[in-house]
Amino acid sequence: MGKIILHVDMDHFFTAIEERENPELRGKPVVVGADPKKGRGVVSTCNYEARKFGIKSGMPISRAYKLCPDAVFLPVNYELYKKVSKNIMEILRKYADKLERWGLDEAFLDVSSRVKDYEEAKSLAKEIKREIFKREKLTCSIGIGPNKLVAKIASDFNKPDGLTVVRENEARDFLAPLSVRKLIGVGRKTEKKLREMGIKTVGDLASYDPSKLADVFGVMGSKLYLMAQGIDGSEVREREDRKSMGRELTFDEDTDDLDFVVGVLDMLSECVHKDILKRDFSFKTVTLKIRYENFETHVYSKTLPFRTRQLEHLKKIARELLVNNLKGLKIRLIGVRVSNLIPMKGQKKLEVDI
DNA sequence: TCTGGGGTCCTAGGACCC
DNA sequence: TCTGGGGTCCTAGGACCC
Repeated sequence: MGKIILHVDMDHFFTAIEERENPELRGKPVVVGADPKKGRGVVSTCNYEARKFGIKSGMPISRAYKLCPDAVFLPVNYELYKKVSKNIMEILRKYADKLERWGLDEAFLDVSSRVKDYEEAKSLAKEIKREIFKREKLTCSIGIGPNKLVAKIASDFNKPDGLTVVRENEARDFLAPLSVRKLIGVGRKTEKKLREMGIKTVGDLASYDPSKLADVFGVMGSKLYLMAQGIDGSEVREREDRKSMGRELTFDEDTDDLDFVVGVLDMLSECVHKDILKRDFSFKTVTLKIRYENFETHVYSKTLPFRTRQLEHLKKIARELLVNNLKGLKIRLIGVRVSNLIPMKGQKKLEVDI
C-alpha cells in the first residue's frame, strides 16, 4: 500500500491564541497584525467574525480598518505563538514517523507505518484533535491523503475543526473543480499565467498538454501536471538544518536620512547576532535587503572567505552593502540576513528549533 | 487594496578549478 | 591559437509559503 499523510492546520492560530488568553474577545471580530493607527502593514491573522466583514490575512491593515473599525486590533505576539507552536509540535511528533513543520501553525505527518488503512488514519486524526484541544484548548483541521499535496488541500476543505479524508483513487476527482491557486507552489503570478492559457481549475490543468506546460514553466510545468493528477512524490522531511536567519523592518515613513537608516541597520544586526549566539551558529554570508519608496526591492550579499560569529563583522559588512548600493530614492524597508550557517562543534542541538 | 516579517527554493550567469 | 566539459561556489532576482 502507498503512504498515508496527515496535514494538520491550526484554525486561525494567532487569533485563537489571543481569544484563549482573553476570553472577553470571543464573539468579537479580532485582527492580529500591524497597528491601524500607523496605517502601514498587513493583517497577519483574523478570526471568523472578522472574516464576515471581508477581512483576510495579507490584506493592508488600513483596508481592514475601513471594513470594520470596531474590530479588536492586536499586535503580533510572536514569542507567545512560538511557545504554543512548540507545545503543539511536541504533541504531533508522538503520532508520526516523520513530521515536517510548515510555519508555526501547520505540519505534515507521515503515519504510514502507524496505521493500516484510511479508517485507522481517521481515528488517529480524531485522537490528535482531542489531545490538542485537551492540552491547548485550540482546534485544528486535518486532511488525510496519499501525499502531502492532497492532505494539504484536504485540510483546507472543511474548516474550522474539520476532518477530511481523500483516498488515492478519489484524489483526481476531488481536486478537479478546485482553483489552481490551491496547489502548493501556485501563487499570484503562476495563477495569472495559467489563466492566460485558459487554465483556471485543477481539472483544466490535468487535461492540458504536458509538453506545453513544460515549455512555459520548465521543471515546474511537469510538477504542475503531476499535481493536477493528484500525484506528489515529495517526502515528509524533518528539517534539521536552518539555512538562514534575518531581521527586517519597514519604516513608519519612507526616509532619506542615511544616519537613521544605518542606526536601524545596526540594531537589526544586533538582533540577528543574538539569534546566532542563541542557536550557536557561525556564518559566512551576509545579505542586505533594501526596499525603496516605489517598492523596488534589492538584495545584495557578500560571502567571507572564513566563518565568523562576530557582531563587528556583521555590522561592518551590512553597512558596506548598504552604502555601496544606494539609489537616490527614499527608503521604505531595510533588512539583514545571515546564511551559509555552520553549527558550532560539540554543542547539543535544541530539541525544537523554531 | 498601496502592499509585514519570518523563511525556503529555484534559476541563471560568471568565476574558478581540474 | 579563439577554444572543452564537468563541477562548485557566489551573486542577484524572483516566486512562493505561513
